[in-house]
Amino acid sequence: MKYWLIKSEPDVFSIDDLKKVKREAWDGVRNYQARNFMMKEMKPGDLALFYHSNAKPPGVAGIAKVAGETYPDPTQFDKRSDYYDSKSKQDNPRWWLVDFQFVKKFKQEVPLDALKADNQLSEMMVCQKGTRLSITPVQAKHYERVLKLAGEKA
DNA sequence: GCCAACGTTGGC
DNA sequence: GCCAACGTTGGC
Repeated sequence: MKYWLIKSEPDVFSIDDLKKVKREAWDGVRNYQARNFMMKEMKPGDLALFYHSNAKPPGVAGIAKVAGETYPDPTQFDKRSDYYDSKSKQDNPRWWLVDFQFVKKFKQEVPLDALKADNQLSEMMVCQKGTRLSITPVQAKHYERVLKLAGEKA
């Protein structure tokens, strides 16, 4: 089993929204690296830290779980969607996604500051300067450390 | 295939 | 609102 960190802007879709809807298609990812993680490496049951970007403060807000297999992102074929991609073919879709399922919301969010300040997490990708990738792999030891900082049991 | 211009992300 | 980082696009 692998661990991940997924970013979302809470103004658009927050951990509370995920809690409400229980399960959500992670659509709109238009970055090849992030797509490749979903397409080739994520497996149902993998756990992800749910990170609030562009928030005050930004930080990890809870946990989500990969809820199913990879499938083509339907928004790429929807002309009215912001994520429409005219170059993607029905018989050879360019963009793929997975669904995420709500697992838990931290009682106490772990702000980016705290991640950066923790010497055990200095190698975590989200702590590195200039990491804009919306989906990143997370090492098990880092995942467990973040849970600990949140005051949660692993 | 190079690279300048441009767009987006996301912390601050 | 600013701007650094960096991915993408398109002219050549």
